[in-house]
Amino acid sequence: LKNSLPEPSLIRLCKLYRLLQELEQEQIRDISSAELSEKIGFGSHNIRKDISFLGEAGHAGLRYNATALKEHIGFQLGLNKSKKACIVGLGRLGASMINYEKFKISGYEIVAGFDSNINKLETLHTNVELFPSHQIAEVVKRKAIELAVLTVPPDAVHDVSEKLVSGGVRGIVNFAPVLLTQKWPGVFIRNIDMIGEFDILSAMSNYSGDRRLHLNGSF
Amino acid sequence: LKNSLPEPSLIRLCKLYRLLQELEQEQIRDISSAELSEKIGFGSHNIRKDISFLGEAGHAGLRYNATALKEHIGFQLGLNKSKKACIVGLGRLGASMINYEKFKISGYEIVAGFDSNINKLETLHTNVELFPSHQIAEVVKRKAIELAVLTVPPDAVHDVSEKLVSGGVRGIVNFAPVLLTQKWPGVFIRNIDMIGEFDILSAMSNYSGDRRLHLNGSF
DNA sequence: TAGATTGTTAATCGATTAACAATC
DNA sequence: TAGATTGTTAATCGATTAACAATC
Repeated sequence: LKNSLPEPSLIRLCKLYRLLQELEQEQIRDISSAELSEKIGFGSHNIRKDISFLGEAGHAGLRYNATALKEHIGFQLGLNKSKKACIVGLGRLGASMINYEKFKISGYEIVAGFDSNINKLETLHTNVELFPSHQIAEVVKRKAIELAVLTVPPDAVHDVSEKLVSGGVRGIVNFAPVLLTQKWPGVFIRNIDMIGEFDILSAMSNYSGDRRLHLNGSF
Repeated sequence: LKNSLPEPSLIRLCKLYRLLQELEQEQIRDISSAELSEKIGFGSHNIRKDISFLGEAGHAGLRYNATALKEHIGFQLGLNKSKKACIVGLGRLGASMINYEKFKISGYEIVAGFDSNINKLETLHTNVELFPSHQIAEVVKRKAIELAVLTVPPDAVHDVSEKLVSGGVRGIVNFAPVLLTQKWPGVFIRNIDMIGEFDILSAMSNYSGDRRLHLNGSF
């Protein structure tokens, strides 16, 4: 790798990877950056630039081979390797995720669910192994779990995150309605907030209605 | 408003608004940009700059009044007005959202749920009014619904979005595992994708492990 | 070959950071 | 007043877009 990879490029490349996976299933063999642009919504310049951060993936003058490009991106970003994940907090949202089939076929295997309420562990219908929350660190370490989804109440976020990190987790998707701002070396966080998404949509709508917002391609 | 508002600033201001709301509940009266910076994780320069896009909110030399600043941002971004929303697709994920209490106290009222399966409409336990999906456009218009959450299967996304837009919706949060790339004038879209979040975390972890990623403050 | 398309360099554009004058 | 802090201008930094040489 010659250069470092900007975060926006990394995110676009992840999306491109999944698009190529779909195209592969549709038996599409080769595709140009212009055609990819049309399907994914960012410019063909942008796509070629992003791809080139990972080194040459095609041959100048030829179109991309869909499978080869997918494999190339997947290998460079580590998306080709299957990873283990867990769900922490088995309320309605957590329970709706623990049996979500798409994880497995996308290379993410949910191997554990946690809740502090023993009752929930006994009543929840799932094939995933369930544990009380005080075992998080131990189980994460033993099963080599790399990723976690947080669907706990706001006041549990801090404590649960510490346990996950001490168990060796590498990434957390936080769905709890509180920003997880704490940082640990080598641990990445994505905060997803429903209210926040509504806020952003409201603000954009409010601004655009007034023609005051400088709209760009990303939304 | 003198200038247009960059999208990153808009998003940060939304988060700042919710932080200030919390601080208000903790009886905090005044706060400096440096203190806000510590709590929210972006630089104090950045915070003052973002705020100044909305016009003066405090007085030079004095700290911000938490309540006044919250009201100011809320008014400018339209976050002070309560808005109506709906949930489309009442599978496990949709069902987990329809009774989520935090929406109401944050100014978003869920006034309708939709599903194409009549059975689901009859068996789901909720106080929210439920309708079959073919009534989306009519109900959205009649109830003046501005926002929608999409928790339908991938192949229903396109059709359902058209109905929502024709009913007059202004924003869509798409949780379906497919990118909603179509654009309509004055309608804003936020795509949330669990697999995508895992992909981003995996890629970041993969890169940072190699010290190849240029890390910046945003994660 | 001629037309098409990639990979990459250069130019533009925009956002963040730094610095500081104005203010209390 | 002196110290602190905002609002804003200027400087830096980084990402996107444009252009094109290299290649098939």
